[in-house]
Amino acid sequence: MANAKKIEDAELLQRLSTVFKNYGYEGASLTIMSVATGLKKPSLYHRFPNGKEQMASETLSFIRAWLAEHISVLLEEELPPQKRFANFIREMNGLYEGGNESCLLNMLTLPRHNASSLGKAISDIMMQLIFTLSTLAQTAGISKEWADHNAEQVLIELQGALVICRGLNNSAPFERMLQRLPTILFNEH
Amino acid sequence: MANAKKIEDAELLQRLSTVFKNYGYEGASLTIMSVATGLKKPSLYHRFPNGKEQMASETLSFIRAWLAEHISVLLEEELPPQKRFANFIREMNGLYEGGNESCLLNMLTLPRHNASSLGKAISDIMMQLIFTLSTLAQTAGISKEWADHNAEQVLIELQGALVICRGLNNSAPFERMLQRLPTILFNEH
DNA sequence: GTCTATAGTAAGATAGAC
DNA sequence: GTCTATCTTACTATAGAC
Repeated sequence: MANAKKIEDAELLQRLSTVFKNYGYEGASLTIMSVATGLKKPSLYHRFPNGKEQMASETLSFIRAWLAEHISVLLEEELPPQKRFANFIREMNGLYEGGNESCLLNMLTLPRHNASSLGKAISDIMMQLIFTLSTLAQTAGISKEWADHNAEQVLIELQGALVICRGLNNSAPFERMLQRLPTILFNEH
Repeated sequence: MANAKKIEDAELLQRLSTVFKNYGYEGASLTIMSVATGLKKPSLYHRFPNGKEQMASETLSFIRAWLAEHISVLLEEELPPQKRFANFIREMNGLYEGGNESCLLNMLTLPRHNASSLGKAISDIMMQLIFTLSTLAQTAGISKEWADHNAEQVLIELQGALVICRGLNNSAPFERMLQRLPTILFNEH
């Protein structure tokens, strides 16, 4: 006790996540992150000794944990697959604030062939999402081939809609995309 | 005559385009652009007096002109709509090198609510693409409502697939996406 | 754990010669 | 039109006090 109050890790990473989503890796300066978190730069280095790269890395881990808690659990619920996917869509709508927020997995991308640990984390999260969605589709009776294909398409639509919404400064494409997602995941032609 | 050779504008913008696609706006430093173009920084400022923002702006104009020449012309050809869309897909496959290149419209995005001229240019290009694709779909007999919806979805799939391919460091999702594009554009349920 | 103060570096941008 | 050399600023990062 006695010393200055420690900001909760979750709150800290939540705020860093917002900065990275809005500014990207290169655009997220320590000054911006200092303002966003209320911590001065030396305090940020106290929490993240390896600096900016560690801030990004831990932010990605934070998001991965959030997804594991809110998304992967969908597989275990005692609900019909279509209901579970409706819950997934609701979670995505909240995570991206109805299309008004960008995705970390896109904004934290570094130049190609940059063998940073961030790249592997991003790739891992994407593969985990595809695996989860494919499993859900297979639970609904979709063949493995189609389930894999459809799960990939769901992720593509999510990411693409966020790019378009940011470009057009209009969240309507995201809302329309969410509408058609169930048809996409459970499609078998 | 006599003075040092001037690099062609098209070649210059082509190389800047590659840098912006790979590094994004913030990540594209003048040093990187100097190396990529073979021009020292003062020479870049001679061509672009307003600096980096003008480089990005003119690069977007360059891409817009390229699209107008290679894409919008698809509307005028004397070919059945499906053939024209196949040509569009071929052009997109080349533009993004089979899924191995990112899209300028995504990589040049600045923080939200940044009222730069770049934002309007990106928005204009996206709307032009949607308009062109919707017109093509309507030529094939699709209703205006569905044509608009499908055109937007085509753009979403293109952008989303590029994000996923970069994240997974694998171009296969882009190839699969191109396969299903015709079904998407000419779909009326 | 957080801070003030500061180092060291790389960024965007210019002056002026050729 | 391009260059060498330089300016100013902003960035990432640290030292050391509280």
